Amino acid sequence: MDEKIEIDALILDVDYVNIGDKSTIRIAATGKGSDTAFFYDKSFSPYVYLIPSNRRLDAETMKRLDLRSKDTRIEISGVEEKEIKHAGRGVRVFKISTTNTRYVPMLRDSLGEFGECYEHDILFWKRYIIDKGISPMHGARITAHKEGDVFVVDKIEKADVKEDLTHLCFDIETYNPIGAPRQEKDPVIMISYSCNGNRKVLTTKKIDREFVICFESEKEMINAFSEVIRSMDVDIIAGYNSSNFDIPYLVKRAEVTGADFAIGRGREQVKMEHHGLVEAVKIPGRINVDVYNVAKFVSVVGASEKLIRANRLTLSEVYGAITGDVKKMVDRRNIWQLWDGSKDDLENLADYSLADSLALDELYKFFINLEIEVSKVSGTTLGEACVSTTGQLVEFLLMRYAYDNKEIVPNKPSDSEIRMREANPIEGAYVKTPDAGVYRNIGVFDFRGLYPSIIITYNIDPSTICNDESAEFYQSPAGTRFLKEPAGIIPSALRRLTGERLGIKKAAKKDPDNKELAARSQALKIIANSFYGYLGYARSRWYSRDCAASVTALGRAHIMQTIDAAEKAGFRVLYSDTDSIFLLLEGKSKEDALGFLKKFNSSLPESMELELEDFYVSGVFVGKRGGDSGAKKKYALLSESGRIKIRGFELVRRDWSGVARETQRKVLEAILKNGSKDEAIKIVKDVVSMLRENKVPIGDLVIRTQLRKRIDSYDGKSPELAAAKKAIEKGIRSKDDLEGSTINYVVTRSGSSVSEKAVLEEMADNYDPDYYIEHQIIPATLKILKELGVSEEELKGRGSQRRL
DNA sequence: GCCGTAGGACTACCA
DNA sequence: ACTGGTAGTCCTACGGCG
Repeated sequence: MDEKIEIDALILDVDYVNIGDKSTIRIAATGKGSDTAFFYDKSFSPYVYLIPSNRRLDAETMKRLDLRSKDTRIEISGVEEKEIKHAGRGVRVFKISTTNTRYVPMLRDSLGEFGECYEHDILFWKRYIIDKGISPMHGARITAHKEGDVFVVDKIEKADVKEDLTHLCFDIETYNPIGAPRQEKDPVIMISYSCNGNRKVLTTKKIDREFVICFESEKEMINAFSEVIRSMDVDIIAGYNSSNFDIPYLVKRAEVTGADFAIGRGREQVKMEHHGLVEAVKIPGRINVDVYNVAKFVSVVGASEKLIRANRLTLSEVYGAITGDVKKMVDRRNIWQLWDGSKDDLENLADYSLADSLALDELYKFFINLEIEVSKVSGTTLGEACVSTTGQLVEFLLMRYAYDNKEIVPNKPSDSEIRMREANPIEGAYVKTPDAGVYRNIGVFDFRGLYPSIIITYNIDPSTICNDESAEFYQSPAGTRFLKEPAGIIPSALRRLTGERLGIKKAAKKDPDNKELAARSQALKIIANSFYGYLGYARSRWYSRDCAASVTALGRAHIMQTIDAAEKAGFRVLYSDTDSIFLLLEGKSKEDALGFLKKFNSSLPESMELELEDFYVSGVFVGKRGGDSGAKKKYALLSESGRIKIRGFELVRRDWSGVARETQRKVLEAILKNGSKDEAIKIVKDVVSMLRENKVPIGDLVIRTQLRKRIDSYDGKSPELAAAKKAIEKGIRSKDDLEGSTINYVVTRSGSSVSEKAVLEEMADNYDPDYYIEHQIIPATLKILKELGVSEEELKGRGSQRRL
């Protein structure tokens, strides 16, 4: 008999399987009081929209069409005529359904002669959650019955579900005495994991540690690990760079050794897919979280605020940035030696392996709340959110809005269209040139979320652009007009996001320790701030040059009006970049500045507000290296609490040596905190003589620069490229190893050009003091000291004219 | 052949 | 593979000089 069930569950994953020739949605859901299970929805079919070019075409004719692609007859299971919004007006469309996803691209091609095809490239599982209105991480109420062994969905609707997910963090070690690990030959020697308080290291040697479990063979070790995942009923599997390394490696080793690595639910195999540029690992019925991807996302998107600040995104660096602790480290190249080494070495290795999993567990806990909220805000699965760019998240959110608003989703642009868009960039923000100098008493104000509030205020959306004189419209300085009514989906989506964020921030004030609220606020901010970029993104479905250009034009107009008002109020505006102004208080008080702020805000549209960022006791702007004007995007400010805020200076750039950065930091501090020119000069002179006397450790001289292209595709020479090539020639590192990576190099004495002198840190046994003095220390510090009237000669001291 | 410089390629930063 | 604005490095090419 039919067994009816109804559960409230979180949705871990949505995909589809073909049953016969019918593509059938499959949902992996986990709910209270029930095991995680697959649910099949047989009632949902793939479809596309057709905007017919011939108005006499009707649904009956469409149904009878015999569409073919080569030898295949395309199955059409339904045709429905509908009214839908397209580019701001209503159009008649056919919704053409089929039985199998493989017919969808064929439909797109063969429908070309009847009109324009839309929504043909929306993945089936995304189509499903959009149409059903479910957000996987919010959860759903599923009503289902059992057919044989499987659950079949009768009804699914959105719900708000609280449910804890079980996660497992893991890490593997491989035995690779020569170079990088080779999947076919080099065995996995250890698998460590941390799950629900269980911490273990699985390995194939006897090691005297209570957390170590020893197996006869690599095969048995992998089998046991698979069994852990199944028996713990793990929902989320987290690794560090595991999508590119650990998981593919284990898959291959299982193949080589005959082990069982079927870690999906129902013993399904892991699938590897491309997702844009990143590798996405899919584990059926579970969620793969590569914490490295997440860290990269956060460091790119949320960098400005406190979140993380690490030079490199290795596990240990990110761990250090988050916890302030130092993780137990082993040089990856020495792992095989420890494995072949003494009892102590083996114990060390096991400790290290476990430490990696535990560190990963910390990172996981730090990042996962944000990632869950990102999934909720954009309405996608957690696994998808973890491999998505902000552009993809915004796009998905807008597709949901479009569906709810009965609007057709615009198609992706063609390659030629993309090239055309890229060849026509828009004018961006305004940046005021500062006057170089040291200043006291500065007030900094900025517009929070300037671009989102402009989009909302002026109803900026591709569909609201109008040319009609009679309608009510806003006009941007770029000349584009936007209807005041009705709200476009982009402004209305943004209005909802910012409105929600306001509420969250209020709630967070009352509950400051609530991590979920903080994460949600962060997620809302990240996504809201990406809308403008998405409007101007060449691959965007909602690209609009006029909209993007209007956003920046209005941004420029608002900030210039702000500068104007501040000057009229008697302030000197030292600097301004995009959405901020720096006021010199001079004879005026903080209260005067706040008074101006209040008065000015009352003149602004309701959704825009200039806010106090902070007051600073002193600040430095420097001149440009070449000319005499001040440098933009470079300044240092000392707040009243003693904190120094530094932007753009060499010391925040990783492609400058540690000595130069550290010296610059000390000089800035001396000037901002003590106003002491002499102290600053002494700092520089001391470092210069340390360099001359060869007393500076090589590690402080390392310059890091990323090779962002393939090694062969560079036109010219550069030090980092030359250093990399030397290492490849000597066989110390491989091309694969270095491409895309950050090159750590040192400038040595041998050679004439900088490129000739540059070698990898690990190959460097000397350094060129002249280079570090002339090209690192002096340029980094002189530009600051110049503002105090210090000359180059004063800095170098005796011995600087050695060339004569 | 040496010098200085203009311009291109490139990277990493700010918002 | 969300945008544009910006500084600064190193390299190459080029013109002037002798």
